[in-house]
Amino acid sequence: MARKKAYIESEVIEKAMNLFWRNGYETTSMQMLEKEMGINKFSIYASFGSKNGVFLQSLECYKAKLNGLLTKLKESEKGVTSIKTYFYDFLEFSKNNEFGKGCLITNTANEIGEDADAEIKKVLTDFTNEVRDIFKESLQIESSLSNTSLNQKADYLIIAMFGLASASRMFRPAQLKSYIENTFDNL
Amino acid sequence: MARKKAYIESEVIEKAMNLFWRNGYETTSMQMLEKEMGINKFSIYASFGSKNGVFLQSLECYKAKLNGLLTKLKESEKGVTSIKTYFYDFLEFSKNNEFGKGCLITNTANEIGEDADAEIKKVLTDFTNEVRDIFKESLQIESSLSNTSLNQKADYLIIAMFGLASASRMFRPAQLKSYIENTFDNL
DNA sequence: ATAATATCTAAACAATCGTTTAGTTTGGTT
DNA sequence: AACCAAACTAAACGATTGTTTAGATATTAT
Repeated sequence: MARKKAYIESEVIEKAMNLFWRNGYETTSMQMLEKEMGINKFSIYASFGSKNGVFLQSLECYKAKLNGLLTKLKESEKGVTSIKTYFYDFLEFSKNNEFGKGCLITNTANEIGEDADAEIKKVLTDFTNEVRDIFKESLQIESSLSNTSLNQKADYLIIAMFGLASASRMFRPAQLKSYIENTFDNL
Repeated sequence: MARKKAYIESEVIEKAMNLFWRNGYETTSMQMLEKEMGINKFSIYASFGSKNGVFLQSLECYKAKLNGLLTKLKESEKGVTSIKTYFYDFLEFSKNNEFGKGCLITNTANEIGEDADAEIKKVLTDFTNEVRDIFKESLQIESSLSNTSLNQKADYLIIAMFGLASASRMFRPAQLKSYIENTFDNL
């Protein structure tokens, strides 16, 4: 019937994701995306509809990458130790130094204003809640804990995770390690 | 000699600061600044030189506001309890809910990329180090602690503070409170 | 009152933003 | 081999970006 696409969408989206991850949403322009993705503006719009569309797909791509770590957590034995391992896995996942890339999710959450795109906001809150639930499930061991103190622990850990992800942009690995150790010291 | 300025620079900068705080650096345009500051572009450039100049002054303005809390911490008695109070003071200072304003410093740190303005980056790292030193001084009580474990505690607390400030954009007050309590539970 | 001078308004600057359109090239189907 | 439709290139779109300039206005000192 017709000509064949010269690129694979999942491949060019990964490149776009890395650009957004490095520079944020606003700073990243269509011109930069063209260059990094290696395809023309026309093709970008044909495949993803808009800059916002590219970004939403990039968020999905990022989530998919994190999903590996989350699956590992879900499949490991219940208890805080597994969550602590997840924290370290995350650090390993997003190699960091001063003003490194950090985490695309928290970067975005901290960049956007109140009147930002609703769909983007939903992705962020949904994902955060999802991880919180996984933490909660991991904490759910038969022995102990009332429901309220379980929720409190989950709240503590999801905010600690969010904070670590944010902080991974500015702080050195040794400092971040120190943070994780203290976080789990007396849990 | 000449005409008198129709505005007070410190007053219009505070308005600019609130705009940056709410929307971030990139999203905030000169047009928005004109409207919010209530003065013409010409006047903005006459007083502050550039958009970047307005932003740098806005950061100074924000820091000055935080300085009240920091002075209180420095003047209160040494120990973790005073730092915990500072955490709560900060929460009170930046009233928060889902996608609230959070903290201008951490918002900026999470928004900018590696090749952002060097002067801005310096303000962020300098301020972070400054707060870390205040924490360290507050932890320095005669009784205890090797220098290395003192540094580790300071690292832990400054990252916890950074994380709390970031998280204050997405999480509810009750969750943030839960985070603070757990952070200081066994310190 | 007049002259001097800093501050104002308002328009324009080139550059870039995200997006669209017109025209050419390509490749599979008949 | 001829045709058709999808994917390409490249140019242009209007709008907005940050910044500058020219000219009118206002205030102070003489």
